[in-house]
Amino acid sequence: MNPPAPGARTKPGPLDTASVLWSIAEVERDTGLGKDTLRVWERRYGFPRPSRDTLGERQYSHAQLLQLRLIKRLLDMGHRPGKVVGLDVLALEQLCEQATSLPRPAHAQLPHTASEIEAEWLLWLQTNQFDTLRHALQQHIMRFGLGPTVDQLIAPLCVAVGEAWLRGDLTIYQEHLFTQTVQNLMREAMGQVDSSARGQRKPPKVLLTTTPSEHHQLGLLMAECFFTVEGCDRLALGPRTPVPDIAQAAIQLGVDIVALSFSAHASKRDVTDSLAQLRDLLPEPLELWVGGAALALQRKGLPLGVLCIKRASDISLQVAGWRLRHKS
Amino acid sequence: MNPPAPGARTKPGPLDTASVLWSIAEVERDTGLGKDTLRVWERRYGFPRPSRDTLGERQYSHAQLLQLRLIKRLLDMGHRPGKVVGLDVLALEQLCEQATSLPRPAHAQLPHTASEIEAEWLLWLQTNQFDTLRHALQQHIMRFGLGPTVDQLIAPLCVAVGEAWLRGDLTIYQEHLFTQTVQNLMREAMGQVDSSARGQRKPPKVLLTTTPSEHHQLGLLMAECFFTVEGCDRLALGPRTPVPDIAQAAIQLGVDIVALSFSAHASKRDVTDSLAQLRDLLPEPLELWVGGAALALQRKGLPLGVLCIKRASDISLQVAGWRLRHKS
DNA sequence: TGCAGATAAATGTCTTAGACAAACGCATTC
DNA sequence: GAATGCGTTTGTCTAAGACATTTATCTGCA
Repeated sequence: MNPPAPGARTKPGPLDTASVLWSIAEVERDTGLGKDTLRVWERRYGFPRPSRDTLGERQYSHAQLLQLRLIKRLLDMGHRPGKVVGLDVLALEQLCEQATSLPRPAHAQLPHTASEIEAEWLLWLQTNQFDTLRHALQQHIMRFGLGPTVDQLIAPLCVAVGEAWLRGDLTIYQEHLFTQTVQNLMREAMGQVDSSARGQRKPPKVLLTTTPSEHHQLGLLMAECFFTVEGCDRLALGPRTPVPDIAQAAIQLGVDIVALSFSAHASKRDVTDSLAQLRDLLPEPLELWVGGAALALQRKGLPLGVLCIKRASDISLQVAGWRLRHKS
Repeated sequence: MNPPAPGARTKPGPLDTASVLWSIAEVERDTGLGKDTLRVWERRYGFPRPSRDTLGERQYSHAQLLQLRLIKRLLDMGHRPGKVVGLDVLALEQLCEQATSLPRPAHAQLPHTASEIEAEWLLWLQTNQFDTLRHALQQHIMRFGLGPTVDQLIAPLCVAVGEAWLRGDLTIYQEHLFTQTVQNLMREAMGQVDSSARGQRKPPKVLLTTTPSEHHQLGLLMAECFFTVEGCDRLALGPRTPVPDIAQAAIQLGVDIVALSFSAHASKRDVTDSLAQLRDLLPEPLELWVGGAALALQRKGLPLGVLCIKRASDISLQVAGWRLRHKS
């Protein structure tokens, strides 16, 4: 009765993944592309053109699924459907590599170069040495601090993990375990900062959450880390709060700043609509800060009165600025 | 491009929630009822019959949304659509109260009766005293232990919070903050148990996760608490792992038990299909334990080789049983 | 009375094709 | 450069119909 739910029916004995056929509902869950979109692509671009079962229902092959994942990634990077849906796998992979190899922020202060780090840390993930990863991250926090670790190590590591998953170098469960490990670590570190401050927190009071379509909370936690090291009073709602309820919470809880996070999977429409609606519902002096990998944030067209945080570490600067404006 | 994304378009100035109109995509997100289902109900049962905008697209009223929430809750409790979709709000509310007032597990060992507790703790939530809640829960853990606290306090509190939200006594953001507070608390408590055990963990090695359609991880965390107090070696994947990847993880990580959790919102089809497929993919000696509020678990029809945990505290007993079977 | 099996009703999801608003790219103009 | 206009692209909603699967009810038999 819920949205999806097929499953074992089409897969009587799925011994190897390559021969498995996928229903349209499963493809929607895996790729994030809607059923309507998949059908209309088939009609317009001729891809994906799945085989049909005895009922006439679509059966997507594993190769088609992989290709759709590639396409979704390219779409998240800003490509237009008409330009990439018709291409073959080779061209798609070239486009992907071409894009991922270019933009890499400089990490001057780090002990290693970014690529060296990533290779080493990714190896721990591939060999399931999560305790090793955990200890190394803890040590890094002790040595360089929570803020720099999040900014220069955890954030690029998350990007590297996403790329490794796309390449097939990491399995999904390894990506899940990585996420859980990093999340627990950040929560733990924030707890220590809080207890060392004896629970005393200064303004601004910040509300952190995501919109209902945004499942990812890693970016949100990274942002919360920076608010934490600045000693801010925080209220983390977790992910997926409806927009009117965000506004209600902000007003009733008396916060100074609402902080939202959008991952690269967020659709532009969702981002701009949510921000416009929320900015409209919030009283004037209440600030709305937003960050994340979503493409829509990098372009102009954001509503007035929304502060776009390009990089998580900028939060510290912005908090300082807020305090300057509000010292009285 | 993602599944949903309307939003501000239909709501130019949504100052009070009662006059807001909702698109079909928003109703799907809020209630969990699929677009197709909503349309077919309208065709078959005559409800909900939303108004239309200039395009002819459905605009659901706030009253219809509330009624759909009630219906969804009744469906999760086992009622059939044909019996409840046609009813009016009054009859639905009577059915709801009638069902929620009856079954309440006994809490003989508790200092207060269940209802007293809930009234007191819910009041803290309603007045946004989350620090008070946090401290009280911490003290309860100190006094009675993590296991009894989860079993006799946190679990019934979660149920009470869900009912209070349905009645309108709690807002969504208060429910989110409650969830976050309890989650952080349980994680923290597990961390303390681990560190007091000097990181040494005994068999069985347990993998914890949910299927992709299951977003709720509170039940999973409660289960993890019981595995923790038993000193088990745990691997928490977090929520929403695809079934084949759960099997892959279980095999490659060499776990003894896979533990799944299904909330009341899980569809029966999803539960049985996932369990059948997973049991098929897992080697024989690897055990599959499953628990949660999902109705499908209470009926027969579960695949062979799946252990259904009726109550979270039973985990301790089952772990003891496993160790008896595997002492060598 | 209780349990197994057949029949009938109920129910969610997939199918088809068409329509249209919002967003986007691009050329033109100030 | 920045802003305006226009054609194209693109996702989502609409409709009714079909059908597999599940649930409920009835029947027969022990």
